[in-house]
Amino acid sequence: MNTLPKKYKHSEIEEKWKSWWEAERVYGWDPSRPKEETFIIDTPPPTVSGSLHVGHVFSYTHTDVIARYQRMTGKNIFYPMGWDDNGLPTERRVQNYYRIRCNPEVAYNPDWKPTHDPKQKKEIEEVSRKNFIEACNTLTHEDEKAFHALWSQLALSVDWALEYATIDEHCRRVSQASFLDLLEKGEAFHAKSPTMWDTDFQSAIAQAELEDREVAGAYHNIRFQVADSSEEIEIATTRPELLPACIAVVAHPSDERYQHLFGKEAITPLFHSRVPIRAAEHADPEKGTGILMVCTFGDIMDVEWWKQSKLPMKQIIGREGKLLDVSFGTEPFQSEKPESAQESYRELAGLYAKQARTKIAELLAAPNSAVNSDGTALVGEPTPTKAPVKFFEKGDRPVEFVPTRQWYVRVLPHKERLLQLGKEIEWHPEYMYTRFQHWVEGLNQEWCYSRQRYFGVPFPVWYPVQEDGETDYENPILPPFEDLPIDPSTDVPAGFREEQRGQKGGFRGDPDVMDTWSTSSLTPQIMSHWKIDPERHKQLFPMDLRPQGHDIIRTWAFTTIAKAMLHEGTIPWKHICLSGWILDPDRKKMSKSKGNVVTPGHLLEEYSSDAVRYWSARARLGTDTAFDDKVFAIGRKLVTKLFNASRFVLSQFERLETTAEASLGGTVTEEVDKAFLHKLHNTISAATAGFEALDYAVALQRTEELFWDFCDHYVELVKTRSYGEEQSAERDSALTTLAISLKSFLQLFAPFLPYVTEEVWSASFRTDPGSTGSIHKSRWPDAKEVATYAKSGNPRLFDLAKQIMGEVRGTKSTSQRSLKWPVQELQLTGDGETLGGIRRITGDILRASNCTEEALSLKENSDADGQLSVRVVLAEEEPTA
RNA sequence: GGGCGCUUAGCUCAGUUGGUAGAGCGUCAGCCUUACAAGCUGAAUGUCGCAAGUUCGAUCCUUGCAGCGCCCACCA
Repeated sequence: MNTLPKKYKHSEIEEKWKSWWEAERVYGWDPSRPKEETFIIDTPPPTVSGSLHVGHVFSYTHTDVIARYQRMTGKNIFYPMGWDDNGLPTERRVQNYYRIRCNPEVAYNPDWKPTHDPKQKKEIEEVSRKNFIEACNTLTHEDEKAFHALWSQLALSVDWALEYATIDEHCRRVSQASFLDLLEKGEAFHAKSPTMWDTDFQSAIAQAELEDREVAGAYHNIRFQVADSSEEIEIATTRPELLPACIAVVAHPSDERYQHLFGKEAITPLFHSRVPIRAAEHADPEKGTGILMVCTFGDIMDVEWWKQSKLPMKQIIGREGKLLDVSFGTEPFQSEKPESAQESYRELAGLYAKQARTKIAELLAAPNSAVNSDGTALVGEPTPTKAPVKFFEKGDRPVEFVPTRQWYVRVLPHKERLLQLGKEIEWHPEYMYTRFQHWVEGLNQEWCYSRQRYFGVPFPVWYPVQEDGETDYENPILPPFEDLPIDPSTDVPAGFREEQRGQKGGFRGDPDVMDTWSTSSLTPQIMSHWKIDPERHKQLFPMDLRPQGHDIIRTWAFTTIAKAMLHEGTIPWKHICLSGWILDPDRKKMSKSKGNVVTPGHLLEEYSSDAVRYWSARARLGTDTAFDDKVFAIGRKLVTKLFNASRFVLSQFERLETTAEASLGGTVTEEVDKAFLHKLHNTISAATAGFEALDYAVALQRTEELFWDFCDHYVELVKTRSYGEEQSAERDSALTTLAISLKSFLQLFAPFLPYVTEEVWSASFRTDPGSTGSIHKSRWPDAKEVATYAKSGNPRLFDLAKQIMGEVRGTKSTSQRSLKWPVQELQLTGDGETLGGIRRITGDILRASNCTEEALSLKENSDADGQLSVRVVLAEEEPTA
């Protein structure tokens, strides 16, 4: 048993216990214990290429606090850590960091090594896909080390033997197995159809990756001619550049203004295409002129309407977001005046959509641009407007709908079941379920599962190449499960040779990678070794707890629930808890792009890890928290106080050459002691109930409250008694209460303040039976056990003592006297019951007030109704030294 | 446009079967007290966002409104 140093130096102490915990494997998962005794956490794998900031510390601490509590209840904790390293954020970071680009056409160079020199702005280098992936691996490995160091410092009690990375071989295997399972079940399919497409990244994206942004645009009112008639219709659009892709004109079926036109045709200006005029439910008579053009494709409604209309598609926007070369007069670009149409289009071809918009506005504004050559096709000046436009959340230009071949996973047919399963999960806070519900109800597309990127999990699929050189998408070649993971761009399917790659009668690998959520959605299955180790899977799945941010309910929570449903028809975890965000002091969300990010390193150094954890744990689940230095200072103060109070308590035992542990078995005889232990019992019950409901914040609050009462009032009341030179029942009662209290407080604080509590524990209660010696493996305090000490205790007596002490101190303070100053007269007035209680605790009160027994008078007032009034008169004389 | 959440002391936040409004920080006034000056004691501070309703009684329940934040939605 070591003794505590005089001062608490957090950096030394953290260093000591951090390595001891790791060496002793205090947080190791024990695979031999059954599921019922295990608490299983689906840890969020942090995106390692993202910036490290206090938000990470915040939410991961919440999980750790819960894990530590569960561990102390005797549970076997399964608490892994993964790194989310695949996907676009990493690619982007690697491109900038090493100044490279992936070009799949370039050959692999085994001698190439990525270099980073921030001083030298070298030319952007094109490298092969394999080299690019190597560079991704190199950089993410560095990032992971930084995260690992932070997590250790923060004392996350993860089992580092359970570390994984979403791009590692095991994750690729599970990801690909998942895909093959979905394919077998008919839940995955591929289709060539208009897909939401980011023109910068040149990849398909999913509904979950969309965000709306307010963008300045302008309404252009354009005159169309009704075919075989002199009538004109005026159509408003913010995307005039899509005029050449116009396939129809529609108005609401009940719109009286256009009834007579349904069934007729309209002719577009500039391109002179005949397009049908039809009725469509989605046309809103209130908006614009009530009649609109359908183009392939302006928005999702265009896509929907096009699908059911069976009209031909006129694709003009290409993968790069530029207008393609098309020729008018040939299908589907039918035109009444092909030459004139082509002449107009020549001005637009090759331009980006936004440039084309400006250009076509000029063309439309030209004299004689109307179909009948009578004036301009553009009516008036374009009217500026601001409208929400869909963007890929990481992109810089609006998404376009581009027809491409993609893999999809079915979610739309399963909406009902998803909602049902969502309800089976306990959401903390509960109202977060509503967000999930709304997301599921609002789904309007299947999950687009493929991405045209490089650093990700490839599809485990090859296709036969037919004799005509075309790819046979309908008969994919699949690897057996045992071969996973595979990379179809380098691996060869059974029965083929590498030389047949891309050749007639040979094969071709699927070039795409999976959506990053395809892997992230499997974090429970990745850790349970689904399909690989059925025994282990049964032992770990479904899991107990998913912690995550509320901003990714529609992605991570949703896809994980969807996968558990599609694969095994079950929920993935029993509980999901959602942490809030960290806001900067101006209440803006902390994010890299806003430049208001605070990194955690200096906070840990300045205030200690325990203090930073304290700050995190004060915030309730789901609640956003403003970053506030002061709270760290409060945390540091609490740590110091806990340390000093512990030193005081332990010194009482050292003085008598005994130990706190030996005193636990003593007898509690004094009323003040019993009263305090009763309070302690209440606090333990409340903290336990809080933790059981995942409400760690209330556990901390209640513990902290009573701890300050302990220091300020209990210790001050019994100090003199515990200092007694002679052995006595009164003295031993105080010592036993101090021992029980210290032990309980250390344990109650242990989930929040793992370092300081371990330090004190090591000097006091380390031999607790059944523990490895770490407080974090000790048994959580048992409220019932504490209650046995305090059987007849009356907690009100403690409050009365507090009140009297407060009055005494108050009088001394306002008289500008020291707290040692003698009290000449102490008069207490109350009803019989109150005074009866006070009589049992006067000894401690008089000692702590420096008041003689003669100076005390008790006056009974039967009308006092439980109220106690206190009169204090101080001595004139200065206290003698 | 729809939904969810929030609004309590100067600041950050607690506050459930509806019953006299709480903590910490900050401010002010003091105090070396046999653990702690990185400490301790005390004091002051409120239209509980606004309005109506239910009730003997509303910070709490109901309705409406306002402000803030977030999520979602169909770009004419």
